[in-house]
Amino acid sequence: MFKVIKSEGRARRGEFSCPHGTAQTPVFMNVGTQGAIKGGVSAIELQELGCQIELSNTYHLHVRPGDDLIRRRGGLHKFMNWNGPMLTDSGGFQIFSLAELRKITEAGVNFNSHVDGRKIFMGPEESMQIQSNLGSDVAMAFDECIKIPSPYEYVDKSCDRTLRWLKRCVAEQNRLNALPDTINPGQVLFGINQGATFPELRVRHMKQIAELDCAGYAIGGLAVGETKEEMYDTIEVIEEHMPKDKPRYLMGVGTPSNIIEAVYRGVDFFDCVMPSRNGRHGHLFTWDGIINIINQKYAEDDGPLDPQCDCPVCRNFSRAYLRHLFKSGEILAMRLGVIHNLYFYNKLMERIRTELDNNNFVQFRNEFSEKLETRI
RNA sequence: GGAGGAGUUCCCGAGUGGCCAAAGGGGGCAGACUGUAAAUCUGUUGUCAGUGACUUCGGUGGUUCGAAUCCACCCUCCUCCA
Repeated sequence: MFKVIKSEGRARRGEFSCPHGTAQTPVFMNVGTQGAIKGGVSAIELQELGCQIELSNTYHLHVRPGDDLIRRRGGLHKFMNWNGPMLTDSGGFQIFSLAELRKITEAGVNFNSHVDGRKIFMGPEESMQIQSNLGSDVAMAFDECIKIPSPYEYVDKSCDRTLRWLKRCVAEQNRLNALPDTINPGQVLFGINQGATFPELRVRHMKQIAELDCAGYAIGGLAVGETKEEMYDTIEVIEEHMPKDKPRYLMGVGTPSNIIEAVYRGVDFFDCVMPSRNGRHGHLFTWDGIINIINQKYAEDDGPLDPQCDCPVCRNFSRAYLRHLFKSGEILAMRLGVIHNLYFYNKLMERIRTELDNNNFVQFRNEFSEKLETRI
């Protein structure tokens, strides 16, 4: 399933196998929440952008078009025509992001659908059933992504509830995988650590979920408002207690620099909406730093977006043209922005792997971690 | 020739005596975005200086303590009738 090929300090170079293929880690999972990369990029193009694992969302696909409908189409792989590894998020993040529209109980969460307001109940069992219907390779545990800051007492109780939910997820997935007509019986489960920025709660929770022997473990509830120092410190605290032979997934993170710093601290999997969302907004990542292509200074810049990038956008279009597309609100602007950013992220991960292979990652980190977040 | 209507800050457009440097859009400029309720959101947009001062609502004069707003004439545009 997962093996660490080599390591440099705490940073790990590994390989993750699942029913739909093998991914080299550290890996960035490209986010296609509703079975599509926002900005107009299809699964076919995702392959060309170097994507190894695609990520979709349980809650969104349950609301629309319905996971039962997708199951009848043969599962999400077939439906969206992505044949590689796929991870589905559980809906736990929506407890955080749709805070205005939901109520939590021990059984699960009542949402008012963000689409039409109708009542939707989702608990650990429902989340696993939906993810089973989608047929993803990795299902995420149904957790509560706790906002930061939150009172200690609340975080304490929430972590315990998330632990109980995880046990229910394990049981339900085992049951579903054993059914004769399950779409992807090889689906595995990743448990999710919570605890906000309280080290003792993080560690306690991590130890508890590690006992359940999940196929992988995620660090959730970060990059939700805390400082990056707090985030890095939290990762370091948890990392010691994460199983060495299981993949570690830092959920929802992050900037290129965040990723480098987290790999440095022993993380293997990432996902983030940043390359796609920011790409749609003209905020583009390059090997020299971040460009806001909408800025006037690029109006007559005939050079490529990133001279060091060989993506289709950088090979074919000028900064001046890209700026024009964004200023004009052309759909092509978003598409090209997203294509470049995803290519960049996937290339960044490839570079990180190469540096790890060559025992040169720490030097790479020292050179690029800050550079990649400067604005140019 | 007659009758009516209109000209507002980059654009469209509100405002009909003081609370107007002037609503609201658009455009411009900048910022934000981290398991996606986001092709979204925020700030700013006369000039100069930290309160404040100065110039501005087609033009010129006038009324008034005070005018984008009232009066006179002029210029331009639109509609209808001859």
